[in-house]
Amino acid sequence: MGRRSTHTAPQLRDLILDAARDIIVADGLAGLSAREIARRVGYSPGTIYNMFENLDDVVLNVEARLLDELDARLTEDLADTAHTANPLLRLAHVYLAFTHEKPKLWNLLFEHHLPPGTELPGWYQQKLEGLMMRIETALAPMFPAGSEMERQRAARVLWAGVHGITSLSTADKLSIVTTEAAPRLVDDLVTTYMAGLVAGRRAG
Amino acid sequence: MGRRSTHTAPQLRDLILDAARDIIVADGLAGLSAREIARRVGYSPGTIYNMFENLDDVVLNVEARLLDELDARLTEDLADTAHTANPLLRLAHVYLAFTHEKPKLWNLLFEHHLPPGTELPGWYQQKLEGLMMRIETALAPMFPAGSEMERQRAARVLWAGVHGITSLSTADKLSIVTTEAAPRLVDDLVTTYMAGLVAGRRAG
DNA sequence: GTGCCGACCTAAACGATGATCAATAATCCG
DNA sequence: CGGATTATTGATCATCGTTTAGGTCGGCAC
Repeated sequence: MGRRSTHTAPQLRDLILDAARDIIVADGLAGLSAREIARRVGYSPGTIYNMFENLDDVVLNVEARLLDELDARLTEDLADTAHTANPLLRLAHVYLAFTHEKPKLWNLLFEHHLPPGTELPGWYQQKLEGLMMRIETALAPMFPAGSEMERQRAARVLWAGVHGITSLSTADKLSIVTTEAAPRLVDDLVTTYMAGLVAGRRAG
Repeated sequence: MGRRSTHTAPQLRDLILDAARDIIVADGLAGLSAREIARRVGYSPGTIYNMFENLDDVVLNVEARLLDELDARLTEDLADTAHTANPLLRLAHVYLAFTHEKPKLWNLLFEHHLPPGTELPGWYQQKLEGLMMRIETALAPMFPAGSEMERQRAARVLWAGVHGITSLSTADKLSIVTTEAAPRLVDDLVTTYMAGLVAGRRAG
């Protein structure tokens, strides 16, 4: 069959990514297959390999969109002028809420591994760093100038900690850490850790 | 072909689990297949389905052994009388060291998901609870009687936090959180969080 | 308007996977 | 020793990711 030109190449890319996203939202990474994507977009499996290098490439692009979506959500929330609460807590809760909207989609970020030997693309790492920066700036008031190392470390600890809680709660792999308990755990982590930072400052 | 009786059923189960473990250590969950296990143990793929319900069942049993192994390591370390340091820090570091010995094997615990609708077996959840209990008892001196809820929550926060750090560092999915930085982050998390607990106590 | 070319798209194919099951052969037991 | 039992297998089915030859359509040159 020859060209259809019912869709331009970028449109087709978007269609494929939309379909992949839908499948993962519903059935997780396990439910994703080139043939199922093709079925949904009404093209043959081969066409997907015309637009993307392979399935990993498709998945990586779905992940990229997801990270952008989270980033947009965070900016949106921070623009809200009515943020009287601790900005760090706010950040953590928006993050948590986002991850629980589509748990299987969010899990994708951590259950998908590239074949050994291949590195994450640079643009991917940069997206992650951008999110880290948000935490670092929210932490800025708590650190004196010159202690950038400590602030960076604190940001990473908090990011990893919140990730750990969400990861375990969405995977059901920590008994009693149910979805409803997760927000409370995140609260506990952030407030207690921050209290520890302040206490450590006093102690020198 | 008829029975061979070169191995008893339990022996064969162990052989299969050993082979599966070896494959995952080397190539991760992605490298595991019934046929590859069969190749290594010198039986046909069908035999695996004679001893186990399916591949998920095999994986679940590999996970069980791994949890037992960690538990044994922790007991072994706690029995060491020369533990002058904070027991919680000790716990965290033994855990961290264990997870980094065979990163792909450890990742198995979190990248392996049962098909939707199926629950984790009860004995699996109990193993997890047993590990949680270790943290809770290590936390006991820091909590007054009657605050079991708070202590339980703190234990879960710490467990999830340490898991988050190890998970992100072994998956390379957090820029700059390299393997070598992980112990420092775990230190930071545990000590700062504990400082926060003490400070919170004083503040009421 | 016509002809050709190149880009698009597909069908078919390959090797692999998880899982099932009838057939078979070795062991066990009477 | 012989019949029943049971472990083991090989063939089979549906599915997967990926590659590729080849057909067909859109668009450009004339």
